[in-house]
Amino acid sequence: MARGKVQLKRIENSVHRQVTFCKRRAGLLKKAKELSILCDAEIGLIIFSAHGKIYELSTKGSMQGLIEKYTKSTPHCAQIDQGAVDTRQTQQDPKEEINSLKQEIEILQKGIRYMFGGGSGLMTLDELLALEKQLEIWIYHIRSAKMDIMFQEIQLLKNKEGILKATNKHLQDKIEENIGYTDFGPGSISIEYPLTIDNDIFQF
Amino acid sequence: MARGKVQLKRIENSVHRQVTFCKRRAGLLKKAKELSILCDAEIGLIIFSAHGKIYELSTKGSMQGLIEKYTKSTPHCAQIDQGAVDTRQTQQDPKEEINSLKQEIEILQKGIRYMFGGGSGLMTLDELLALEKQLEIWIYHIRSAKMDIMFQEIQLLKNKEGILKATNKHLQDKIEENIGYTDFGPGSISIEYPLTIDNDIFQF
DNA sequence: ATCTATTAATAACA
DNA sequence: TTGTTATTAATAGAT
Repeated sequence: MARGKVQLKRIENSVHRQVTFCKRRAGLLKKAKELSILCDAEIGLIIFSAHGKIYELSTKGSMQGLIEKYTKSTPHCAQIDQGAVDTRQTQQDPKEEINSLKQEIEILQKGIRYMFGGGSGLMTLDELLALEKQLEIWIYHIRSAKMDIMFQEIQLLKNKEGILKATNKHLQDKIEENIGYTDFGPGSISIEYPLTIDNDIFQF
Repeated sequence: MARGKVQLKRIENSVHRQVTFCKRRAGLLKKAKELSILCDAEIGLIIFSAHGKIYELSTKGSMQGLIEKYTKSTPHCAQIDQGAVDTRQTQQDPKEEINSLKQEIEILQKGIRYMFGGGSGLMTLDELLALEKQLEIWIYHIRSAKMDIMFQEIQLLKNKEGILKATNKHLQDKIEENIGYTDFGPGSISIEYPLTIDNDIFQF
């Protein structure tokens, strides 16, 4: 794609080959990242240079996780739905963050294996302690998320209650007005206030 | 690269996203092949679509071979025992079991994504409840595994204690014997019993 | 799928 | 390796 068409065969000039490898490798990694972001795909890319040097990319989790997913999916074709995107921007300190995430993932993966394997003595005491801690943090987050959702629902109900109360008031006023005009006499069709459902159980 | 610049973020329109995925996937695979041929590199590329469908390419040999080469070359990764997954026998109804396992996995995956995504409202209340329950079961297993390990250690220590006590007794007997022969007189080099480390803190 | 106006990638060169 | 530039290749939007 530049000053001259390219033949689809090994570049014999080693300098040209090295330069092209460098540039196209960068291009390929970029394209893979773009595809992952644009289309919400999970991609793993491993490149061994002719001299054995490794270049890799794995969008979303670690390469290990992706490989596991791949090896699991390939023999049985058990497809697992991957809906949501990783919403972090992950650009604080790439290397450090990647390492800590890999560690975190590894503990969780080992934990999952442990669980699914029926707990057959695969983990050390330290690893179990780390996993337990991680899970407690996790449960804490889940509980606070649950609270958030419930609180939102309560707010919604309270709003509804307010609207219903106002509506009732309005209707009652109208009825009273009608009573005034038609002179049915007081109390004949009066409606008890309030008509709203009592949801005090949600009050904190 | 065409009628309009593209923003580097998830394409929200699902039709556009699907079309773009199709086209760019083809482009990426082509580029990977070209790089491999032009520069004599070995490349593995795995693409999971958002819906879990797999597309792959491996130049030179199988993907399995490439993955093995990769895992061997990467010192970071503690290799994962592929054999130990799900040792439950429970061959009641394969299809049903597979489905329930898939569901379980899906909740866990969603949970992991939820955690790693910072808890940005991706799960429903029901899903959070299910995940919480799962995690509690998990923690329960971990705690009992911890207890098992600690108990084993205690047994080990007790055994050691027994051996040490016996050894001490034996040594003391010998010394007393020597005293009898050499007639140093009683108590001159007597050794206090016991010499073992007290580990009563481990007694239940 | 196919077409085509544009953008993006990159081969050659420095 | 990195940067520049002339070209080719990829592809977004339309059909």
